Amino acid sequence: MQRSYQVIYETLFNHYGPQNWWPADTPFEMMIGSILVQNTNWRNAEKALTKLSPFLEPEMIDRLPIEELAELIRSSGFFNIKAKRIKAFIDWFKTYHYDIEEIKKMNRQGLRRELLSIKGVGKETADVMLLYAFDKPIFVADAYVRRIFHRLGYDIPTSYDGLRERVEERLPNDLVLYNEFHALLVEHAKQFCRTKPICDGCPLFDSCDQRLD
DNA sequence: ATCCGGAGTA
DNA sequence: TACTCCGGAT
Repeated sequence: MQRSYQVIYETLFNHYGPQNWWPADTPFEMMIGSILVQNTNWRNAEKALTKLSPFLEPEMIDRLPIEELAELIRSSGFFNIKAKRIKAFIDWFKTYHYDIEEIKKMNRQGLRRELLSIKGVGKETADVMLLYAFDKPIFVADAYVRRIFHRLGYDIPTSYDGLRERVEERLPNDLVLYNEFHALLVEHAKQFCRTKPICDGCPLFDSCDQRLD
């Protein structure tokens, strides 16, 4: 039986409580983190972020030789590619003089298009940046989210934007809501709805078709 | 030894 | 659609 997205949100919120993801530390750290976490879990990305922490200023990363950058972020995996991607992102950021407030003045669509033009920033990474660094309400429709909704029994669009728009059509356009909802879904995917799901004690058990693929 | 991980590009 | 990249967990 398919419940509304709103009910799923409320159930997760009641179980896990507010996640308070944003200003994790700084918007800049969030942007770098969104690249480091590609094809990895947050644990590995966080290790890289810790090693990188003495250099977590746009100017410092800009000056850092790409080989040194790659070595610092080794623990996140795919470090050569990610070093290149971080550099490409910094190059774009520099054209706005590293001024986040200035970038925030852009509308959601326009900023999304710009982010997508950066080599190494795809839809998911762009949306994480939009939501958690640039305060734009957007639903991040990543692999965790897709897995959870699929198992719940939702008939979901196959494309990334299809799923994103489907959810956005059914929820109020609210920054805090999208911020919390995605954080809750990630937490749920880590605690219960893993690759190999742990259905015992799952807060969504009653709303779930329990398809174990 | 194998598989997974909040993908991205051509 | 296929190809890519690499550390950590099991």
